[in-house]
Formats: sequence, structure tokens, C-alpha cells
Amino acid sequence: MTKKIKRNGKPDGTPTRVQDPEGTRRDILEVASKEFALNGLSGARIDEIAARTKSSKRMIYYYFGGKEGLYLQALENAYRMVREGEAKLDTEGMAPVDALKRLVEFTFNHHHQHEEFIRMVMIENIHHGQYLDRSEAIRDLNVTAIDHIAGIYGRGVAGGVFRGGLDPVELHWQISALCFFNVSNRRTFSKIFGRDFGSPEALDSLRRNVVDMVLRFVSTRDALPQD
Amino acid sequence: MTKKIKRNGKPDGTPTRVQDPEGTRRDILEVASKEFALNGLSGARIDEIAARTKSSKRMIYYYFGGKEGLYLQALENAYRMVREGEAKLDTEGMAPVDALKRLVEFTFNHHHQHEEFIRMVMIENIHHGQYLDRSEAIRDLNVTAIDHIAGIYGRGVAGGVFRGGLDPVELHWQISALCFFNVSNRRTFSKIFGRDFGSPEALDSLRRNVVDMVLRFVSTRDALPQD
DNA sequence: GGGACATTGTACGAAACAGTTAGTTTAGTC
DNA sequence: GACTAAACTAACTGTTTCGTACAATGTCCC
Repeated sequence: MTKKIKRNGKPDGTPTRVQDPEGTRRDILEVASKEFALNGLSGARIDEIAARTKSSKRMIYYYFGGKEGLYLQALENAYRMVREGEAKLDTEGMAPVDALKRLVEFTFNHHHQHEEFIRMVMIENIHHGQYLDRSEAIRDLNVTAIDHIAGIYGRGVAGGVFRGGLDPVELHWQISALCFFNVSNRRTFSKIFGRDFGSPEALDSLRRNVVDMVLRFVSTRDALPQD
Repeated sequence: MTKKIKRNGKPDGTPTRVQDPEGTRRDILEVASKEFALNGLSGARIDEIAARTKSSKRMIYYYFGGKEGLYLQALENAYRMVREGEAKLDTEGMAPVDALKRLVEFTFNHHHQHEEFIRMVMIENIHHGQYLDRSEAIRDLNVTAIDHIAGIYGRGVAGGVFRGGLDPVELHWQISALCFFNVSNRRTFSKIFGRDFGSPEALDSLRRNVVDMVLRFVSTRDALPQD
């Protein structure tokens, strides 16, 4: 009987090494996502990621090929998680105005709750979207977002509450802009204007304004509230 | 008469070395600004910056202390240049609606023309605005932007064309969001939706929508166009 | 025409860093 | 219970990169 007993984890001997490919992969990816979102692609350190992992640096190269491969996976993962969250929003039975209101509020909150995602998108834009190019997976994820907004808008136009002639993609663009900026530029904006734009009160006010802005933009004059 | 003639640049002998502290400083800062905007703080390389300079690495340390000092100066410079450009916009004599329209159009175009600035702000936000903290210079620059918009808005409310109760800072926030996002997220957005949001036609459409959005947001119902 | 101070060039060092080599251990198969 | 592919580890390598030591050259003023 040597010390090297085979059966791992059993109450018998030392558990030595446990094999868990999926767990190791996931562990690395989670740590890496945090590091990349925090420090950027060139700012993140492979050694630092490895150290925070339950695993080792060699495993990063084993599973992801290298720093860029790891970054790409982290980027894809960020998009997937956020889009999956968005897919849960259901506005099917709602009146167009309420549905749009709901969609904008949800987007605002969702972006706010996923700062890591926002930061990854910022970082990817700094890199001119060159890693997005290599990922077919990401592009497919975003088409549904347009379908959703196009549906609501179409119903609103048909019902006479929304004015026609607008492009759903541009509408999505504007909603994104208003919701994204609040997270992406909060730090500099807060510091420059000496006001915390992340406080609950500020967020409430901003969210109300964003909703208001979008609704006033798409609504026909008759459907607007009197001031 | 040795070779080392004193009077530099004169048609006499070899100009040996020309001293031009201000020129050297400016040269370094311009090169550094491009490099930082392109690659970020951790992505930019001191040696690369030095190589592109007419000067040397030694001078970077002499004038700016180090990489972070250089980055901070580049950041301050970016803000200063953009804010100086904005200050040239004059809407004094214009009717509030026209003035606001002008301001939004100008901001849209200005952001579009200064991608380097946008990228520096993105990068600084990635770094949690920690360098902005150290710069008193930058904060002062931005107050005038608010004064401008507050003036227009105040005149509009007084004239009955703008509804009351809005916060000029939040108004600035929203205009910034709509104009900033177009530049900052153009790469990922264009790639995901397979459409070039930087083309002249796309820009025209987006700009029209942004102006429209802001005007509809602040206008009283009576001041709105019929659909 | 020399001293004080500002400006610049060259070469180097030390640490940080991405990636690799050369293996060992595990879990399931025959 | 020997064999094999997959999973995993530790230590190492070569380069990149920031920053500096040291020396030289220019300007200004007396």
C-alpha cells in the first residue's frame, strides 16, 4: 500500500487531484471575465488571472489557447448572458405605449445591473471591434432585440399612437445610447459635475427622463400628455 | 574656430543641436495623445511613443515624469481642445428652438470630428476616472457647457416654447449620451447590425433623429409640429 | 570666458510578462 | 491490472517594457 491511493475524494486516503474539465473551464472564464472587464485586454494579466483561479496558468493555454482566445470567450460570454436576460422580458399582451415604456425601463435597469458587460463592450470598441469580427456567435444574439422593438413599434403605428416612418434599428440605437451612456460614462460625468449619477434618486430621475424622451419621440402629437 | 559654432541654425556651420523646450513638449504630447487614444493607457508603449517623436524617451521622463504623467497631460489636453472648440458656438441672438437645434447639431458633429477625444474619455472611464481626480484643470472646463444650455433652456421656458421643470445638467447628460454613443459604440454596433453607422447617410439620419428627440423632449405640446 | 542651469543622447538594468517544455496524475477501457 | 487519452502541475524561457544612470551639449548671465 503506497500513499498513492487511486479512488479520489473517498474517506480513504488523500484526494490528490480531482478532474473536472467543465468546472475548471467555467472557473477560469469567470475569473478572466472579471479581470478583463476591470483592466481591459492589455491591462489584464494572465498570471493574475491564473493566480485567482482554482487552476493554473497552463490550463488557460490548454483550454483557451492564449490571452486573446480567453478574451474572446469572455466577450462572447458577456453578450450571451445579457441577451439571455433580455429575452425574459415579455410585452406581448401589453398596449404599445406601455410595452415601449416597459422595454426602455427594463433596458435602463438591465444595463445598470450589468456593468461588467458594459465595460466589455467599451473595451471591445476601444479595440475597434476586431474580436467581435471573429465571433459569429455574438452577431446572432442581437437580432432578437430588434425583432422585439420592431414588434412594439409596428403595433403602435397600426394603432395610431406612434407616428410612422421611423427605423426600428435607429430606435434601438437611441434607447441603447441613453441607457448605455449612463453606465459607461458615469465616472467621468459624476466627477466633472460633482454629482453622483449612480445614486438611487439620480437614477430614478434619469430613467424617468429616458422613458419620457423615447415616448415623446415616437408618439403622435395627439397621444402626448398635455403639459 | 572649432566646429562647434554657437549661434544655432545660422547659415554658418553645423546647427548641432537646436533647443526648443516648448516644441519638444508639444511634439511629445501630440504623439502620446494619438498613441493613448489608439491603444489605451496600458496598451500604449513608451518606447513606441518615443520612437514616433522627434525627441527621445529621456525627454518624456524629463517633461512628464513617466507614463501616467504623460497620460494625464494627454487627457487634459483632449478635454481642453474639445471644450475650446465648443466655446466658439454662439447662439446668443437665436430663438430658443433654433438655438437648441443648433447646439445639438453642433455637439453631434463635434463629437464625430473628435474621435480621439471620445476614445480618451472612454479609456478614462475604464480606469474609473481615477486620473480625472488628480486634475483640477479639467473640471473647470465643463461648467461653461452647462451655462450655455441652461441659458437656452431658460429663455425657452420664459418664452413658453419649452416646458418647465427640467434640469439643465440632465439635459446636457442626454444630449451627450445621444451624441457620444454614436462615436464610442459605432464599431460594435455597426458590426452587430451589419450596417455602417459612420456613412454620411446614416449620420444624417441619426443627427436628424437626435435633434428631433431633444426638441420633442423639451418642447411644450403646442410648440410641436403636427405629424 | 566661465559658472549655473536647462536640455538632450546613449546605453543599460531589473522586473514583468506571455507563452512553453517536460513531465505527472486521473478515469475510464479492455 | 495494464494501457491510453484527457486533465493537470511545476518550473522555465526569452522578450518586452518601464524607468534610470551617466555624460554631454546648449543657453544665459555676469
